[in-house]
Amino acid sequence: MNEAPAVQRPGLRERKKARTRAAIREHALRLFREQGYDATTVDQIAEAADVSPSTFFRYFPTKEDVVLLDEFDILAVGAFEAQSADLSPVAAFRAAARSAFGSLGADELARLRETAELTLTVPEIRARAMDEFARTIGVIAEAAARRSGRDPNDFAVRNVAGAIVGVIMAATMPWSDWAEEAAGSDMLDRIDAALAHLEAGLPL
Amino acid sequence: MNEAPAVQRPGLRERKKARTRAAIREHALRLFREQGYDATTVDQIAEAADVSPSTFFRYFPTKEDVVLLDEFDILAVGAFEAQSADLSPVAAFRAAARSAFGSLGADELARLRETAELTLTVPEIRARAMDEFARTIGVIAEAAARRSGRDPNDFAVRNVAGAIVGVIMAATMPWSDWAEEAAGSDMLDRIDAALAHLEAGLPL
DNA sequence: AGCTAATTGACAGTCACTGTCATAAACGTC
DNA sequence: GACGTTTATGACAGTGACTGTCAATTAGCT
Repeated sequence: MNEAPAVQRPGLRERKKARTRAAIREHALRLFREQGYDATTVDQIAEAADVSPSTFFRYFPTKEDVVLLDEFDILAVGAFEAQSADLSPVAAFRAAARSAFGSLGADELARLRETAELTLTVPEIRARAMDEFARTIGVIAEAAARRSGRDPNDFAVRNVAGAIVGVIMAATMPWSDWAEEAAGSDMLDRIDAALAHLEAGLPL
Repeated sequence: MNEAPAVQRPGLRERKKARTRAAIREHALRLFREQGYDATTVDQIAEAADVSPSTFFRYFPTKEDVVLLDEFDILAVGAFEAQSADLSPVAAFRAAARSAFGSLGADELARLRETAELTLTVPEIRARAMDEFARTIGVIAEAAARRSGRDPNDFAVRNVAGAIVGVIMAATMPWSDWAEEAAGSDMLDRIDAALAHLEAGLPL
């Protein structure tokens, strides 16, 4: 499937694909913003993006996946493994998160916030995002295992990863009246504070 | 599985309702076991339980909700608040979980395991369960706040709750080759070990 | 027995999602 | 430029979860 093309080729086909994908996502997010998630049908998105409904599902397996395109954990994991080995896993992850967030451009940050908003708001997407969180535990555990030279299936390693994801969940989830307060403070700052708190041993 | 049996009124109507509900859930779980979750349609469940498909949705808003009937966290929260106040939140929750699990009968434990199995196996249900986990964070946070006399919206309180849920997730989620090993060891023991590890400060 | 409110079933409809098949565009090759 | 191959696409039909409405039955109360 690869190898054949020259080392560097934008590829006309892939450029069209990327453009189609971007168009679908863009119009979808716009429609979600304008009419709400549930009120927007896949057919509407397809029509707005000027593709057939079939094509929509070729680019995104489900309607929710238009929103759930994190790719961010990969970024974080890379930074995670780059941290010095004498840091505790939680401290290393915290530093990695700061670094990864810092490397994002303003537009990427904006999109991240918009998708995060939808992720936390729409129950359907939120549920799926949790599943992604579970997957993220595995990714973090693997990285932590590589960093410490332990087995990726080691119970303690997975437990640390679970705790990390857990406090991130707690820091990003909207709560009753907390929601407005959360909108004020910065999500990334809250994540950092949560990791710091975990790092300190969760003192009350 | 005793509702409010004889406060003053069993209520013939409510007894029928409870029986219908139980019949639907029972047949649904059996069919899931026999044919798998996806291969089982709501119509099949309805027919097996001898009700109309409409009635199914009157008892369970979604197909997934047949499985997702935890009610357990309520039990745990009760035990949680009963723990002595000098224990750390994590230690108190751990003791509460042990106590709550211990109070379950053999049949309740069996159903708990069966639903847990489905919850961890079927992606659709697993995602929803994660949403339940998020809700559980809130419940635990409220209980912890009451126990320590703090604000339920306190950041640290919520963070502790998040960490607890996180390690429970890590301990119960099936991973690649871990799955078989997990099937061997006891889920409740793993949860207890995870809480102990968190209580000890997540040493690697 | 008679009245009221709840429970139910039948029915039609929406929408996410899947599969198949034919067309057309893009790629590599001569 | 003509050729086969691969790939993206659209039209279409179908499944199944879920929603709404309406009429018939049934429990509950007087």
